[in-house]
Amino acid sequence: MFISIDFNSDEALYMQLRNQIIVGIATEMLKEGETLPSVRQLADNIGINMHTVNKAYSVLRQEGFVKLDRRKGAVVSLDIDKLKAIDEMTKDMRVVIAKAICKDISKEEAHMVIDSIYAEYGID
Amino acid sequence: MFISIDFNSDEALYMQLRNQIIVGIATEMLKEGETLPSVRQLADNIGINMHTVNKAYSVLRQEGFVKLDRRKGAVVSLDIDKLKAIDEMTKDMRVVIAKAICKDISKEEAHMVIDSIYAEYGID
DNA sequence: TGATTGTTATAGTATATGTATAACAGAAAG
DNA sequence: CTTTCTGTTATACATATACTATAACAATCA
Repeated sequence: MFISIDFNSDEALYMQLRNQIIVGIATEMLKEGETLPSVRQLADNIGINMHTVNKAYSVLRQEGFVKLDRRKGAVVSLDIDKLKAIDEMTKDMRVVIAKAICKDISKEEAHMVIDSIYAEYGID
Repeated sequence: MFISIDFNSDEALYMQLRNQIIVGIATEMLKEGETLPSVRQLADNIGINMHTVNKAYSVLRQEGFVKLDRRKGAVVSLDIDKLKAIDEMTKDMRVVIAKAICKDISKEEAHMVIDSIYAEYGID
């Protein structure tokens, strides 16, 4: 697996998990229709509790990244509502951009940051 | 004051405070050299505890937005290290962009989101 | 002197996080 | 049918974080 958990991080374990799975989907290491490890399996693999993995999966389902199936487990399934996604992205970025402006980062420089991250994920 | 706290939010009070002050600086409602209300005064004004405001101020100082002076109080004072700021911005945006890619948001659309937020803050 | 500043200390409550067990219903495979 | 695997749910406990409540301190300034 591509998951690596930092137990010393101040970020909650289930959020680290959720974030890395989202990055996994973005980079196409995880593709639509693919099945994630079962909560017990992944928990055992990482060395954390089942419920922590379950919470990450629940969040991912609620955010429209996976569907949970009692027989198959967690399946990557993207629920795409673009207007909603853009609205959410705007909310997520407001404080980040405010910080940037305080630190004298121009709109053009912000664009460059965006581009570099898209490039990290293999998009140019 | 321009501060409005949502007690039903899942976001910590001191983080709401910290975020709104950063936005205040970005929009130039708060300018370099200006003094923020004292921790007791602002706490009283909002209806929260002194320590909560103090924590917000401490975070803002640690992040280089204000300096704390025993006589004057908290003074807006931007410590600008652009390389560090860009690095931090990149970190803040990684998961946001991963989410965006999953939701089929293109680089160009991300640029537009950036631009709209800069516009919100009066920059075009 | 008296009021105000940030700072520090202590203590209590509430919530969030993570763990530990356990059990359940549905589905798949033997 | 039995076994084994899913996600799901329930309970309980420990720990950390967030927030509040008082209180006191040194430094500053009117």
